[in-house]
Amino acid sequence: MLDLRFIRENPDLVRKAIQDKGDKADLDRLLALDVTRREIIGAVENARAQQNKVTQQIAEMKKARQDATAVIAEMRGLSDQIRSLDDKLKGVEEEIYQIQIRIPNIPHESVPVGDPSHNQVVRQWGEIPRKGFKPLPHYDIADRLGLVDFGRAARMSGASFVSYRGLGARLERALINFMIDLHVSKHGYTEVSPPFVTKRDAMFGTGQLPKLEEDMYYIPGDDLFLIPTAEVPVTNLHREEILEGEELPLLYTAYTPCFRREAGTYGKETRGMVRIHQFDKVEMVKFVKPEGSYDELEKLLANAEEVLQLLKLPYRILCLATGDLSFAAAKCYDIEVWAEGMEKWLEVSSCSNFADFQARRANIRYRAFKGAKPEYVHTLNGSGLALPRTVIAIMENYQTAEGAIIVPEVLRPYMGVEVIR
RNA sequence: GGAGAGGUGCCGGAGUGGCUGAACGGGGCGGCCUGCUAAGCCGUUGUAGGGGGUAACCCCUACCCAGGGUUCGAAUCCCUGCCUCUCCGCCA
Repeated sequence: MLDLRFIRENPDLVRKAIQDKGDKADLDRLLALDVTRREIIGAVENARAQQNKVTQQIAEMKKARQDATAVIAEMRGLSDQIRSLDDKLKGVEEEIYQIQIRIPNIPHESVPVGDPSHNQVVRQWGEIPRKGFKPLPHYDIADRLGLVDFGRAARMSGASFVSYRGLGARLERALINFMIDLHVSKHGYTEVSPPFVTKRDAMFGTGQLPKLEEDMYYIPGDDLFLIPTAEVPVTNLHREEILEGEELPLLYTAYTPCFRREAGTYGKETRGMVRIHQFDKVEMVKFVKPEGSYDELEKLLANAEEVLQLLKLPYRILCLATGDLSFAAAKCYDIEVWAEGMEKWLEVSSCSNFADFQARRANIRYRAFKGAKPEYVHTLNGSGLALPRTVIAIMENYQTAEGAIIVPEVLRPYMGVEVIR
């Protein structure tokens, strides 16, 4: 969320951001309402000042045992007037708020402007393997080796759910442990294991609500949402808090399942497990001081890249254009891994800097030094990594002509085997 | 799920309708003093919104978990929600 005063003082900047992101928040309406708002505030506060003065008089009259009924009767009119002004103000502020919370974050100046075709490939790592045979897509390999059960999962939960099995399940677990261990012991993150459901407030804080309500699983009886990413519970760890400057940056990593309804995406990549309703992910979340947040983004990206480097999976980095940036992000890099069987780049990570956008929504602040005025922190997060597509890449890139899968070296201690056959 | 208690400033903790933006204590900050010294004394110490001033700053309004209500007037009374604690039940 952007600050109202900032919007008022930088309307052109905000308008450009809305345009560049392909959003359609009604900025002009907001600016007009803002003027009205301040007019009403002037009136209502004058009336209140008057009311306070007379109230004081009544108290004094009562103390002096004087009759105050006439004054009290007069005050009734003023009280009604205040009430009606208040109602009007509330209406205006509510409308302002509804627009304000739908205004997207402003892209950083380094972000390419335009639709997704303007996404920039920043770099590529690793060689795309050229096998001497026709590589199979992961669903065929997984099916043949009994690693993933598509049919039974669909029977109990519906389409686009999967159930891992045997060494498939083990591979999933191995990857989670490998990633968390890496981020904790080498990159300095603290492991957390947060709730997998959260309240509306938390979803609002990270920007999932109000725009993405349709994309989330919802539990009406308890007004809870299943998390679509660990970003939500982990970022909300510090909601409504004032952190100390010296404890920043705070780095967290968490494994959670992620639940996404993927409403409206049926027909897209439905085969296999490129897009499923429940998937595992290891996430990294940072709370940092504003001045260093873009450096922190580069480090975050490097931390995610290292997972793929250690797994020896080729990937490329995209700097997303404004039109592809999410609502809350100021800048975002996507990491896409090469999947040899599908012959496709698959997104396995998004590393974003949200600047103070989430912090303002979730009210996460810090004091630069003792006694300093609290300021909003900057929040960042990135997948490190999403599991199913990483699994896909391993299955497809490490497959042999005989239909087996070589286990990447770094995973062997976690897997206990060198080859899945 | 049932029964009860409670949510006040940086912290502890008063306050049951007007004199309370909030006693008292602690902490922080500033100053003073000082051979009883990890002591004493004095002062100060929230946030947001609106308006005014070149500015240091000043004025007004709001905020005692949140949202409603009663009232001329609410931290104080009523309702709802959220959260915490205790006991019982159930349970991985």
